[in-house]
Order: sequence, then C-alpha cells, then structure tokens
Amino acid sequence: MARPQKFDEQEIISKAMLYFWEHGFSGSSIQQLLGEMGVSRGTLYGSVGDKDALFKRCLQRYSEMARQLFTMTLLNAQLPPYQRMLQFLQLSFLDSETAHLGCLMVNTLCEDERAVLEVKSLASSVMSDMENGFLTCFQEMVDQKQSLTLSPSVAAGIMATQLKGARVRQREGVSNQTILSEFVTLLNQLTQ
Amino acid sequence: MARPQKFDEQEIISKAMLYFWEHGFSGSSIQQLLGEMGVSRGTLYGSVGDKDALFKRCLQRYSEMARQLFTMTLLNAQLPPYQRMLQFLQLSFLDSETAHLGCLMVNTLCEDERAVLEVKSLASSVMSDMENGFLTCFQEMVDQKQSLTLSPSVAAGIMATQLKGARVRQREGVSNQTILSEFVTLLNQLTQ
DNA sequence: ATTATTATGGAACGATCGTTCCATAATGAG
DNA sequence: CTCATTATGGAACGATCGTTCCATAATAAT
Repeated sequence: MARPQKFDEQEIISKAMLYFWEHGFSGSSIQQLLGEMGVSRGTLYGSVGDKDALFKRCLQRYSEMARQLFTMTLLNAQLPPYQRMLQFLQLSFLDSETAHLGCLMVNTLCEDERAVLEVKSLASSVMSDMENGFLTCFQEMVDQKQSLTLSPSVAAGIMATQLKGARVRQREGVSNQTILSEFVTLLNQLTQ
Repeated sequence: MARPQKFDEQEIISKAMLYFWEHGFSGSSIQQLLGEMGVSRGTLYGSVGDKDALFKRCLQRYSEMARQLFTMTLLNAQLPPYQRMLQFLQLSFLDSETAHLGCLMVNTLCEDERAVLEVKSLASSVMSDMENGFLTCFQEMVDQKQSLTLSPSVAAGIMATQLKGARVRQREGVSNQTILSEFVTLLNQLTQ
C-alpha cells in the first residue's frame, strides 16, 4: 500500500549506538549520527523520533545485550558458580573492537548530571541485576559449603564495582588481557 | 598603571571546575560557565583563553588536588602502610558536597574519545602515580614481612580499578558510607 | 589633570545545533 | 493505470554554540 522502508531499523540503531558509545550523548550531533546510520533527517524523525528518543532506543538495545550476557553466564544453572563468573568475565573482556569504548551505561552516568535522570533508572536497574547475578553465585558457593572469605553480598558489591572500574580502564586504553587477568585474580582472591 | 582585575582567578577556576565536574565538557556552555564564574566573555577570553584552555586549567587544578591527597596519605612515611591506605580511602570519600560528582578525570575519560587525546596524558599520569602510591604501600608491607595474599603490583592494580569503579558508583548516587565500607573490606581482604 | 594601559561588559559574528516541513519518490491496492 | 499512502532527502527554521571585537571603565604613572 505504501512505499517500503529502505533501511534496516536494527542496523541503524546499532550504528547510532556505537557512535553514542564512543562520543557520548552531547558529543554526538544529529548530522554525524545520520552520516553513520546512512539515513536522512526525515527518516530518523519519521520512524524513530528526536535525539532523546534515539538515545533511549540505543541504551535499551545496549542494556538488553548486557542483560543477555550476564543471564547466560552468571545465571547459568548448568555450570558451577565459579565457572559462571569466570565465563562472564572472559566474555565481558573478549571483544577487541569495542574494548576502548568501555560501557555505554557507565559512560552515560559519568557524562552529565542532567541526562542521567531519565537514564539512571535503566542503567541502575541493569547494573543492580548484574550485581544480583554475582550475589547468586556467591550465595550458591556458601550453600555448597565452599569457603568464602567475605559475605556474598559484600563480595558481589566488590565485583560489581571492579567491573565499573575496569570499564573506565578500557577508556584509558588498557588492554583487555591486562584487565581480565587482574579481574580473575580478584575473583580467585574472593573465592579462595 | 592599569585597571586592576576585579575577579579572583583561583575562585573563578574553582567555580568552572565544579561546573565541568558536574556536566562534563560538552555539557557545559560558555554562557553557563560565565554565569557560574560571575565574569563576562571579555574577561574569560582575555585572561584565561578559550573553552579548551579553561577546561585544561580546571583539570590541572583538579589533578593537583588529587595528587596532594594521595601524596599526603599514601606516601606519608610517618604512618604504617595499612593506615596510610585507610586514611586515603577515608579522605577520598569524605566530602558529601561533591559525592555525587564522582571524579573529573574519570568523567572526562568516559565522555568523548576525541577530547580524551589531550587530557589522557594528564589523567593517566595522575592515576598511574596514584596506583604507584598503593604499590609503595603494599611493597612496604612485604618488606616488613607482613603477609600479603597477592603480589604488590596486582594488589595495587585492583585497588586503583576499584577506586575508579567507586567513582562511577558515586555518579549512580550510592552513598559515600556504603562505598567506603565496601572498599575497606576489600583492603582488609588484600592485606589480611 | 592627563595619559597610557589593562579590565570589563556586551554587541555581533559565522557556524552548528536540533528540529520542522514539504516536495518528491516509490510502492501496494483498486 | 490510477490513486492513496508512506518513505525519503534536503531546504530552511530559530536557537544556541564558541569566539572576536570594541567602546567604555578604572586604575597607576607622569
């Protein structure tokens, strides 16, 4: 009945997400985003919305990916808890393409106090769910009478904080290999 | 011989620093900055320079404060190494005024890949000096035959990463008290 | 009092910002 | 083929961006 759209919505959101990830919300102009996405203004405003709506879509996409990652690892009942956390870390610091970008949620929280208000609930909820993933693992280890040097909740908090710090270190240019090895050492320390 | 300047340079840099700290480089407009600083355009461009120069001045000021803090604590030969690190952490998460702002260097690294290039060297150098402060403490503990569960360099790396993560958690709105208590637990774990 | 010098405040610049709007292109339905 | 409908691309909008410039104010030296 009508002209079919030429662009792949999944694809242009991914392109925009990558650009926001690298340059932040304020550092990304509509013009630059359109260039990356390969569409024109009318297309964007007609089918996605304004810059805020686009950013929200990108952050949602990103958080879904993040959620998927820790769900498939930290909450994988097939594996013993230590192995799950190890796998989570390995997969978290695997991709060399996006290594220097850190984490979109972390970057957004650090960018501007104003923008955070709307985004805070989404980012915080994903991050606290991830922390709960760690908590589940540590709790399980305690239940299985494995020795733990700290309480599960404190250990999970430390892991969650270390992850955010690691994302900052990625922005500094530290290699995934270095970050991962340091992180695994901490995990071993906490689960020894 | 000439008209004396009305403003206190230290003061207006502090005001600008605080604004950048909260809203980032891209999120701070000259107009807003001038309002916070209480000076007009001519004054800024005449005695400080453009936005980049102003930001650099602010970051330098910030990094000097950061340097002073860890020099006075981590490198204080008067105190045993554990006490030094404890004091560093306590002072790092003391100020409730700026608690929700995190760290200007961390925020800047997370903001935009482009802006980082010039700033990276300063921020990275301060951060690596701070990590070396931790390293000195852990090394000293080993020299004094105190038991350490990890190598000093790895322990220092973990502490440095945890600090960056803690700065992100401040942006999330987590209280200094919570962050500090978690952090001290980690320190105890590493120095047990 | 006059002059030289610097600080100040604000007008004004071109560039870019995000957004709106519309003529045109391209398709499926009738 | 015709028409209704949606996608597309780009012109154009007002607002704001960072910056430059200059008339004026205010002081110290003469």
